[in-house]
Amino acid sequence: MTTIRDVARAAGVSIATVSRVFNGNPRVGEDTALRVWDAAGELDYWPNGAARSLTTSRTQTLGVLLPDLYGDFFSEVIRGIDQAARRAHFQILLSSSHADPIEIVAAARAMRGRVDGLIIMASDRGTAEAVLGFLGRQPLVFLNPYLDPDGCSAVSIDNRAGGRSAVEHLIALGHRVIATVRGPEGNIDAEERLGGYRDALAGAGLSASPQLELPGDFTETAGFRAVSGLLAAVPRPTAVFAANDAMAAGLLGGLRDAGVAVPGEMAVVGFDDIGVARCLTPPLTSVRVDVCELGRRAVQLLLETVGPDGPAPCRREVLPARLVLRESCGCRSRTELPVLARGAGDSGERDRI
Amino acid sequence: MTTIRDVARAAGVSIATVSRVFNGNPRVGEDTALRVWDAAGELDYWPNGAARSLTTSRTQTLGVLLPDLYGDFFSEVIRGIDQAARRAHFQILLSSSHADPIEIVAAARAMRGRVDGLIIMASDRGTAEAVLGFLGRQPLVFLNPYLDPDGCSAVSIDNRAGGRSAVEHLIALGHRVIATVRGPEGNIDAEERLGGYRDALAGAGLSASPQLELPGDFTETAGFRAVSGLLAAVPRPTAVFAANDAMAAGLLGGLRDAGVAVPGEMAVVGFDDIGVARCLTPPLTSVRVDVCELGRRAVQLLLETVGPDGPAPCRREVLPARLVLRESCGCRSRTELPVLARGAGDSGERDRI
DNA sequence: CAGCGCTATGGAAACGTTTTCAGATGATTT
DNA sequence: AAATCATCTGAAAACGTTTCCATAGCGCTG
Repeated sequence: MTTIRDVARAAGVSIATVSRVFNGNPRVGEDTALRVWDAAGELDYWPNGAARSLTTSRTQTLGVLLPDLYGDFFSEVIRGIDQAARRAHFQILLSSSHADPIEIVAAARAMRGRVDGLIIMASDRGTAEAVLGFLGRQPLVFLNPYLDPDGCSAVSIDNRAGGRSAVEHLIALGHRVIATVRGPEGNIDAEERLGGYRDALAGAGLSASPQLELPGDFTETAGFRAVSGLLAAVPRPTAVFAANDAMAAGLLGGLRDAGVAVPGEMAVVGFDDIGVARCLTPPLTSVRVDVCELGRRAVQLLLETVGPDGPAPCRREVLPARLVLRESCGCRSRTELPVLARGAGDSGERDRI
Repeated sequence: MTTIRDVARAAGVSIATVSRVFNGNPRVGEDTALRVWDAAGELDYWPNGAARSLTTSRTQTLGVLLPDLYGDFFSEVIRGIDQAARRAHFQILLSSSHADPIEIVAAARAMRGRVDGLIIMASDRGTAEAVLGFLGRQPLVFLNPYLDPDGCSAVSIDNRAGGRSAVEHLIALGHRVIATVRGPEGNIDAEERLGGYRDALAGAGLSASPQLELPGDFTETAGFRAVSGLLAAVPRPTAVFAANDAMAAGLLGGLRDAGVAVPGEMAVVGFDDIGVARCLTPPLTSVRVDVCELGRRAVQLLLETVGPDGPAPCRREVLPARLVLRESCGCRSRTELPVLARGAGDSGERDRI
């Protein structure tokens, strides 16, 4: 690997000058700079990142710790993070599959000296606090923490309000027995969405019941499996709120196989508004969340505290979740819709606005 | 930030000893090691990664360059990469949205000194070769290159065979006019799948036609939009092969809205076999690809060349693509299937085996 | 022409590690 | 008691940069 010294020798200058050229320092003669660029090009030289960050103690890199990488949700978060990061000329050091605080802390340690700050998604309750105890000193931003952590920024999704609005909509449509398919035990998003479901029921004076809260794990299969429990409940529910769209899709598949009409016999609402939601039969009513934006905001917050202006005060942001109405909830019958607009034209974007 | 010197002072030893302790060097007295661990714990010390890689010239990090991060495909690739990497105690430095070779090379340069090797996904034809010209010296693995690049490993998906098997199946079912919805212009996967489509037609003595090759860009919306072209073609096709499942889902949605029965009036086959494929109506026949494995293999190949055994000879791997039959192609009618097995039980996994 | 300020450049000291080499200590052998 | 040896530890030299400080050259001003 060629070093700055090789380039200096080839260009007949000192290493200080080469360094200046590569850092855009204007106090270098034009012809000298040209000679340096030539030599560097010839030797295929580029400054060594590790050495550079050792002296400057800046890395142009953000560490990202996620509990998992499976599914649309994480992929969108990363996409948002990457977008915002590359705009600021930062790179991303990624590590996932961190179940508990101990693993997170270990991974964060391993990143020491390689990152300027950390974005940590703590999907289980209490994780953020535990992690913060160990990692308190460095700049970090939490994604979707259970509570507002002290002394650091966080950005989260208003899962609770989203869940509530979905179920309130079902109630407004006249449903009185409404089931839900839960997310994984201990998962914050899942618990918050469940909380929104319960809030809505309570708000309407409807009673919650364990047999209406079916277990799930955010996979399509869980949705499929939930159908039997759904149909076995007494009294039988007329609507169901799935904690995410993958499970809602599973529900639709399972209900179709079981011969239950949607929304006629069973209204279905999901959460996330994934791309294929409008391609399902019937098109899935879902709670839209801009997950990509979640990632972008996290980066933004982190860069604020990392930035040259010194650490900004920590902030807390909450992203809204909005109900997107389609046919699976029963509030719009398909025939009411202008057929042409849903055809091959721009209908695809219509409910995306 | 506390350094090795602080720990050495606190523990009353030299920095060499502290370094030995943290690297598991056995030639350190037990009580000394204990004192060092204590001091390190007290001061919350962990070795600085940048400094470490500067001396050892190893980073325990793999660079990953992708053209994009949108959709199931990339998210699965990254998941596979992350899985294999963390098993080998490597981290991932990620950078995406690289449209052309120039950007890729720039991003790769910026990673110099921070990674031990690179995994590059060059989704456009010719990109791999162009990149290789600039980055030839360092260890790298290509994902899905257009041609086998010289002098480096690559792993790819057998898109062509997958596309061919899908269309051959439709032909075997008696279809004679078969359309396709293409992926993005210039995209390798898209072109290969299209190639498979044409191979199958040619193999059966059927003629290809531009009006049967509808444009698309791998999004659901593209599938929706393709419906009008599909129905306008003369003679009207009785089957369509979509270059990915997102577009196939869009097709199903659009065909449903247009009142065209699937598979009765129009058989549909997709590619990727995403999770919701079996939740669509009708369940989507698709070509299964283990994208996660693609990522895992790439890491494996890269670690072979990076590893302590010195650079292994470069290898080329091709992952198979297998047709998964469901109802949208018309070869299985829903009523023929055992209803119970497709109910709430294990049916979800049935066609996943 | 002395003195001054400005610009372009070089020398050298950091940055925080790992690792080689040598030395100290104490135990064992002759 | 001297010699050998094994074990543990420390001093110091890398690794490839950035950046502070010094200085050489040069055109002005007075």
